[in-house]
Amino acid sequence: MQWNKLDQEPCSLSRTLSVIGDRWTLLILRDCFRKVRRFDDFQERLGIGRPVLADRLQKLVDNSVLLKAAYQDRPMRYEYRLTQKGLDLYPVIMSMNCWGDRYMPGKKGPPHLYRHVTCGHTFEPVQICSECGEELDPRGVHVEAGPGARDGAPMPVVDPPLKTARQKPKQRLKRRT
Amino acid sequence: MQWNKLDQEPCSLSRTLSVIGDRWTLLILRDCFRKVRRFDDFQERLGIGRPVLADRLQKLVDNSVLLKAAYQDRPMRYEYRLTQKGLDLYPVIMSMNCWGDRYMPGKKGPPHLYRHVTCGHTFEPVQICSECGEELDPRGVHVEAGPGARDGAPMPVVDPPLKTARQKPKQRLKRRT
DNA sequence: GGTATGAGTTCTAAAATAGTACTTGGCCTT
DNA sequence: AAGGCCAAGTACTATTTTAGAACTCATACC
Repeated sequence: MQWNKLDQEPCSLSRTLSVIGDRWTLLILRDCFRKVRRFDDFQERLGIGRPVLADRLQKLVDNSVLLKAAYQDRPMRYEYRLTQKGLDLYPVIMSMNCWGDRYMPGKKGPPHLYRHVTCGHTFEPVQICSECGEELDPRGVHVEAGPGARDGAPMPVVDPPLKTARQKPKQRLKRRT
Repeated sequence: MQWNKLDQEPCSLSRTLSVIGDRWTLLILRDCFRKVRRFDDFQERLGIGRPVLADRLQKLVDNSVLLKAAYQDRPMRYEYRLTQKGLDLYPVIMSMNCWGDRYMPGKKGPPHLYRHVTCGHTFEPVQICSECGEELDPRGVHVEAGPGARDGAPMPVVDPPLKTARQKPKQRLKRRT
């Protein structure tokens, strides 16, 4: 499978990755959330190559994650701003950040702290169930086929039979740990 | 900047991306959460090239996101399982999934539904503040330098002065159901 | 006129990926 | 014992993507 077919998969993760799943896009978006808006500011802060940056910004605009807004005429100049669609990527960025804080904090601790202005505390993001409010645990979630399961589907959808699950072990499992 | 220097940045998002930020890794992890464990199963379900798959699995093991566990001897064979560190990536995957469900659902709706076994409902993940429990909004979060801000830092840290003028804050938006 | 600015585009070399074929250890069948 | 099969990789080539520097373009400023 090639990268450019990813958005056709019947899987929302694949489709999301087709928009933000390349090497640089999430770093660009992180800077967007920190109010970076202009080409040269992105370029300088990220150390990204200019051609790649141009390409990524264009793709984000094509996908309505960013929009290009003029901030002056005369030399006509544009800046890039998050749309609502882009703002809705905040949980993605925050959950990645949180994981990095937990598992790769460096010697002295996490590089950033996040303060919730409303309540005044530094916090971590926590992911909960929209229905009952309980914190989500992967073991407590069951994946089911949704209405769009076969929209155009070249891919197995939900937990198809794997050899792993079916085969009776030829040899006894050897535990080592 | 090259990709392989990303883990040195004083930013948890960069560091996280140095582990899971390439083309395939998140798709591999998605399948891990669906109980895929063996090389050929990953390869077949993802359509990924075998050399790339081997490389990614190895890197995930090196980073302790997966571990390799023998499931038989005799022909010695191993499978790949999520560690706790890997399981803790669940919010990342779920928040991406949720965004894809919202913005790229296809004609008939989202490809998958997620049922919370504990409460019995299909749900969306919601991200809240660990301190006050309120849903997070990017505009209500302030980023500050943390204790590890300058651990080895070649990069500007928090909101350095930009030429772009600040915007006056606008109205808060309400969460859509 | 000469230089500076911001936002790109062009170009080449290096790196990563796609896709196929081959290898390896051990079992199973004939 | 020979040949085939299986799972898990490696080796190798062709294509695509990225890194990095240099160049363009429109206007402003001195």
